[in-house]
Amino acid sequence: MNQTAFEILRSTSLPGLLEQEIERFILDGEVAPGGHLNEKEIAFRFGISRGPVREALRSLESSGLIEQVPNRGFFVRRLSAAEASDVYDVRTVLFGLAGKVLAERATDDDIARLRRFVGDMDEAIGADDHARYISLNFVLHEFIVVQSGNEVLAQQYLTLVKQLRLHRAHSLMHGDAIHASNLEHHRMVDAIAARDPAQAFKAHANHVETAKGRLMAATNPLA
Amino acid sequence: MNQTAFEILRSTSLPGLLEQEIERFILDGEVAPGGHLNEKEIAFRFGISRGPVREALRSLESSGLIEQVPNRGFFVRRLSAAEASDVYDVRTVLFGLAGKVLAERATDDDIARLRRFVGDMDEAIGADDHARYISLNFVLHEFIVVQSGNEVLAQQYLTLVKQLRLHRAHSLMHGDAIHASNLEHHRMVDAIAARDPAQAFKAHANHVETAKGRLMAATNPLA
DNA sequence: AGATTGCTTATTGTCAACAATTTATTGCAA
DNA sequence: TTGCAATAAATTGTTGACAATAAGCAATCT
Repeated sequence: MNQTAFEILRSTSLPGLLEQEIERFILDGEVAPGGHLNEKEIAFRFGISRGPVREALRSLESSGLIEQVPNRGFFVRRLSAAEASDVYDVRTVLFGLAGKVLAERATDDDIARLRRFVGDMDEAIGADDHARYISLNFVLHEFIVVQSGNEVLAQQYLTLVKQLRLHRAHSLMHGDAIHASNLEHHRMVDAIAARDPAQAFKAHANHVETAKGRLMAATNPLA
Repeated sequence: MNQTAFEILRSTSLPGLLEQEIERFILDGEVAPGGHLNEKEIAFRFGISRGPVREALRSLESSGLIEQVPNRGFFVRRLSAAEASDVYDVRTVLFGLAGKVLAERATDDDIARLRRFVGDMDEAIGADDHARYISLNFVLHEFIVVQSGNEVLAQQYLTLVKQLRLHRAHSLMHGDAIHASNLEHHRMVDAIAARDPAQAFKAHANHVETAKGRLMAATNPLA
C-alpha cells in the first residue's frame, strides 16, 4: 500500500519528505512567486503539526526557493531579471565544468545514451512535440550533470535550475530557438565523445550562455 | 549594551542568529568533524528552547556543514579527500567567473584596493608573518567574489570555502607555496586591471586549481 | 571471560498551547 | 463617502511536555 510506504518514509525524516512536497508545490506553480506559505494550512494539509513544517521551510529558504520576512512568514521568492541573469552566469560555468569532467570520464555507454537523447530530441522537433522536447531537454541536462560524478556540482546546478523556474519567462522557446538549441547539444556530445575536455567546457558553457541570451531577449527586447 | 543588541537581533530572527553562532562554533573547530551536536545542550547554552535550534540546524544542513542521521541527530560533516577535490573543482570555475566579471566591471578604486591587498601580502611574506598572510588572503578572495556583484556566485563560493574548512589539511602552506601563491595573485590583478575577462578567468581559475594541487599533494603524497 | 538479554537513561521527533506580532474588521467622526 | 482609531481575528515565534528511538549498563548465561 502507498499508505505504508508513506509511513516508512515518515519515520525516517518527516521534514525531508515535507521539503520535497512543498518544493514540488512551488515548482508546479501552485503558489505563485511572492505568494505566502501558511504554516498552519500546510500542517493541516499533511495532518501534522507546525514544527516539522517550519524545519522544511528553513531548508527551502537555504536553497533559495523561499524567503523569510520576520513575523510575517515565508514567501515564494520572486526572481528579478537581474537575478535570473546572475543565476545563468553561475549555471554557465557549472555546466561547462560538468561537460569538461564528463569528457574526461564518460564511458562508452554514457556516450551512447547521450547520442540517443539528442537523437530523440531531433525526432521530437520533427514531430513538433514541444512538450516531449522540453522533457527530454531537462533529462539530458540532468544526466550530464549527474554523470559528471561531482555531487557538489550536481547539487548546486540543480538548485539553480529550480531557482530559474521562479522567473516569469523561464522556458519559452519555439521554432528556430529549439532547433538551434539541439544543434548545440550535438556539439556538446561530440566534444564529450572526442574526449576533449577543453572543447566540452566551451560547448557546454556556450549552450547555457546562448540560452541566457534568448531569455534576456524575450524579457527585455530593448537590450 | 551588548545585551540590548542581542535582544534586538533576537527579535528579528532567532534561528538566523543561532545559525551564525553555531556555524562559527563549527568553523572554529570547537566541534570536530564527525562530532555530535546536542540540541538540548545548544538550547541551554543560549537560554532558549529546542525549536529554534532545530531550525538553525536545518539551515546548516542545507549549506553542507552538518549532516542529519535519523533519530540520532546532527553531526559535523566529515569531508573526504575526494569530496574536497570536488569542492575545489567547483570553486575553481566559480572563482574564475568572479575574476571574469570583475574584469568587466571593476572601478579604478577596486583595482587600487586589489593592488594594495597584494602589496600588503608581499610585505607579510617579507616579514614572515604567516598569520597576517592567511588573513589577507581570505579578505582578498572575499573582496573579489563580493565585488563581482553576483550575489548567487558570492553565496555559493563562500559556502564552498566554509565546507573546505571541514577537511583536515585545509590551509597548510609555507615558504615556496606562499610565494608562488602571491605571484598568482599578481597575475589575477593584472588581468583585472587590463580589463581582460578571458585572461582574468584563466588567472583566477588557475589560482584555485594550483591551490587544489598543493592540497592534494599534501593529503596524498603518492598521487 | 565473552557474549547476550533486559532494563535504565539520554536524545531525538513531534505535538499542542501560549505569547507576540501583524492583518483584517468594525465603529465613529469629519 | 472617506479616513482613522480601536478592537477582533489570524498568523507567526517560542515554549514545555510527551512519545519514540537509540545508547549505555548491569545481570545472566554459555
